[in-house]
Amino acid sequence: MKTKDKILDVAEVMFSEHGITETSLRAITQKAGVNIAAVNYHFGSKKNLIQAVFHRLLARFFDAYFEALSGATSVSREQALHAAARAIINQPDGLDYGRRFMKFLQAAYAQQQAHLRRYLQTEFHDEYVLFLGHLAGHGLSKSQQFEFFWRLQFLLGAVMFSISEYRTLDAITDSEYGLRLAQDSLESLFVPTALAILESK
Amino acid sequence: MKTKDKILDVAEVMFSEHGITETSLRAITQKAGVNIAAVNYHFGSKKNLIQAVFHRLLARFFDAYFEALSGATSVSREQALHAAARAIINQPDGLDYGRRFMKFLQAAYAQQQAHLRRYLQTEFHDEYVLFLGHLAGHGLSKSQQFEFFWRLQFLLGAVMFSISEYRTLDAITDSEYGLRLAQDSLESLFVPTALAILESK
DNA sequence: AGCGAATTCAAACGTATGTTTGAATTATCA
DNA sequence: TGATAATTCAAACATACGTTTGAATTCGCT
Repeated sequence: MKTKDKILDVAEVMFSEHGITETSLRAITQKAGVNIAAVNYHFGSKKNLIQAVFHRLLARFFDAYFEALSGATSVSREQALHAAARAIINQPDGLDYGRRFMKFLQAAYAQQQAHLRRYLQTEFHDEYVLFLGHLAGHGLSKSQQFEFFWRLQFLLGAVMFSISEYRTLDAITDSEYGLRLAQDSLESLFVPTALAILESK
Repeated sequence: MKTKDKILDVAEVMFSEHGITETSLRAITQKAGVNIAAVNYHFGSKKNLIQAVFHRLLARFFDAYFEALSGATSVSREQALHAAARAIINQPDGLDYGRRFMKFLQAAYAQQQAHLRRYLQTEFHDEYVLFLGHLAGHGLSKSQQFEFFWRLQFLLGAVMFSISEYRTLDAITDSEYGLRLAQDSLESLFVPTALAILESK
């Protein structure tokens, strides 16, 4: 495999698993079996590498999301939530991708990586707007949009945290209650809860 | 003010505002106007300082929480949610404390500070168990406890994220919709949504 | 095969980190 | 006041970081 892709793969795992700031280029390149100078040769800087990892995670999500909608003309909120849930949960490698994606998002928010928010809104502007449109619905008043915005943050926080901590939580429920959450159960617990967050009361 | 408290105050703000790993002892001590060696003199190490900050944040939350319940004998889930919301939102310094607390929690989870989770469950064991008991209710079956556990993670994620990002989100809605969320509105949006997360479907 | 570009490599650069030291200063209290 | 303990301080320690360098190696193509 190409050096560039080896670096991307290892960086995605390590950034997600141990945090962005906490992961050194030396640790990444050592695990990937490449020279440390390769990072600056292929990506220019650590910041650019972070963006490249983010780009791949985002592209995979939006690809799977629009694929799951398979060109439906008008998309209901519930359809959108199901498609998003599947894009995160039902991937070839199970929840591993979703966990990394959510861990990365969480780390990005917690570690003041503002450049990543800018990156999302410029490089994936169209996908981002479409996706939000599906969730928001149409013909909302200003104050309804305002409330929806806040509920969306509740939802985003709930998803980021529970998915990114999936392994820990799964281990806890297994030892505590002898029960574990299957992938399809996760989806059928998640979608109604998400709807409730966006529409309660 | 004592050097030890100056360090604690500045560390709490900077850890929350810029992340734990990203905040150096030099930056803290410089802002606090004390010598850098004072950290290791008063706290022993950076890790101990992190725990001390966490301790103070937790103590303040639980104090305000049980104060808000003011010795009620049996506590309903809704009462508990109101008390928790007030403990975070209605503090003398407004949302500043809650924001820092949630930012710190979020950073702790994202940055693999496992020692902090251990710290909570040992140093605040009794408060922690009581608080969870109020939210969980009684007489739940194994599978109900299991589902409650997951819903609680949704709720925790929603709260951590929306409160910790309050300033950013408030600025966005202000410029986007010309609307801002008052503290009491936040509580009356939050409690029903929290109930919905725990009880939907 | 042989040339030019692309890539890899060991080594070093400058800077920043948490921690430690031992002397200087300040506070405590008989 | 004077001795003892607590605290502060400038300086250095060892280590780790992202980045850069220039030579060595590999690759792509005629």
